[in-house]
Amino acid sequence: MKQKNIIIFVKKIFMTISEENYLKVIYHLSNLSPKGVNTNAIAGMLDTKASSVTDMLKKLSDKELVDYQKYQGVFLTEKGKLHAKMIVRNHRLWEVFLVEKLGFAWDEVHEVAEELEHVRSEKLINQLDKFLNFPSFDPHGDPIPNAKGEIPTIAKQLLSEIEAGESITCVGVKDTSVDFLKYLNKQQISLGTKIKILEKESFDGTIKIEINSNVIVISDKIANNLYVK
Amino acid sequence: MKQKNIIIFVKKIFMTISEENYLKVIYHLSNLSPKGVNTNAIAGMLDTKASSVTDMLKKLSDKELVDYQKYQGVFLTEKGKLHAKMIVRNHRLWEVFLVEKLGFAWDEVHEVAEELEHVRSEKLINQLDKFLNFPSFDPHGDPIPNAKGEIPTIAKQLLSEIEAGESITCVGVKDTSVDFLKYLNKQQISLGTKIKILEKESFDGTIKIEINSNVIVISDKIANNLYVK
DNA sequence: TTAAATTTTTAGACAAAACTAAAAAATAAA
DNA sequence: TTTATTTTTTAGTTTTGTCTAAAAATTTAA
Ligand SMILES: [Mn+2]
Ligand SMILES: [Mn+2]
Ligand SMILES: [Mn+2]
Ligand SMILES: [Mn+2]
Repeated sequence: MKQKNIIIFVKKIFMTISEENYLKVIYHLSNLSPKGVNTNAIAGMLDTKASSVTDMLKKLSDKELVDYQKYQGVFLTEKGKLHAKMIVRNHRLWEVFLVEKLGFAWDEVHEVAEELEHVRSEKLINQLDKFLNFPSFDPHGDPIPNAKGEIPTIAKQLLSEIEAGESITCVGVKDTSVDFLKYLNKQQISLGTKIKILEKESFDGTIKIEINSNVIVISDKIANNLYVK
Repeated sequence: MKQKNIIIFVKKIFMTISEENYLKVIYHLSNLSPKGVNTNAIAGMLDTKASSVTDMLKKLSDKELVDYQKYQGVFLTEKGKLHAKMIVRNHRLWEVFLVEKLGFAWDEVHEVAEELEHVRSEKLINQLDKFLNFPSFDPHGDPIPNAKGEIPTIAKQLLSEIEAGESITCVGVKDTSVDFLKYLNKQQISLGTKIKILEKESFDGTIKIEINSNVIVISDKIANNLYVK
């Protein structure tokens, strides 16, 4: 029996920048809380009020981008998830462009990428992807969804989970704030930096490490925000 | 007597995308009608209504970006002119990027550049400028203002003004519409193309020209929209 | 299991940017 | 110089996305 071709027509929905930002935040939060994303959590991330979030959730629900029932938290639909992943794709590809081609530091790109991610052109983003040689990870080590929405994976652990004596490589940051990235700059830690764990202090969680033959001590806060392999 | 240094503090004004689009249109129109830009002309360019334009002119006037007195047409202030030139700079640099780096055709770039031009980052645009080797002209032959707002000039004439027998080079288009650019593609005319004027028909203004050893006839409409040198 | 605290939603208002319809001013024609 | 036409402005709405304040539902604590 012959397999029939299935053609899915995905109607191009027009989305405002605000709608896209909500969708992206819901996407990021739903990875952390898989039993529905709270109104307040969204409000916190977008620096807005819970009442504004409720309004927007109704709008996104009308467009079938989210499953929303009041007081029950919100979920992305497949359509919503794909759209969110495309915004993340845009964001991270632009971050790569800014670092690799325009000489930005990894702590300078996020804000600009927040604007560039909303430029609507499939050709633009796919050609940019090609121009950058189809990168798999952005300047902070986060995976870049491909044109189909598939997300590359990498085995990684937090530095805090590694035993003393091991030698590992920095492959990403969990906290991508400017302050944390600038701290890492000061300590000469960047993606690809080789780190040797010398000693773990169980009392307060500080860790003594060696980087480029320098020995430094980092706090548990740092160790809980650095991904290594 | 010693020259004193004059420091001008230009307060960074926040502008919406809509305000920037109005400013850009007023800038382009004021080059054509130096005795004040009409409300209707602006409305036509932005595909909106005259009443909306009046509203916006008041807003731009409050921000001191335009000189506006009702019924008298509108002028850009120095501040408004500089801001408009920066938007044009953004637009044209992005067009160069799309053609030179991402392989877009010259008839595909305008729409995308209309969005990219509004991304707010001085560093972004200046680094892009550098990355592109400080180009002076965009893919349609239009001049790109530098970071100070200075605009390169080039001696150019319309093809219609050239006498029979002359050999010239295409350096720009007056009409930048997709339809016109696609017509030029079909006739194998692009920036840098060498053209020899064989014969001018005074009755209807058609011109017989030679391009890459092909002889074709073009209408006066075409000849009035091609810049040559 | 009732009371208190927290979270979420509703109701009503506001600013930005657009629109329609009508009034006012400027220009062109008779 | 009147009258007619065109241009521009005003007045009053609409939509989007936000807000505050108050009500309703849910969760936590007693
Ligand atoms: Mn980012
Ligand atoms: Mn990133
Ligand atoms: Mn253009
Ligand atoms: Mn152009």
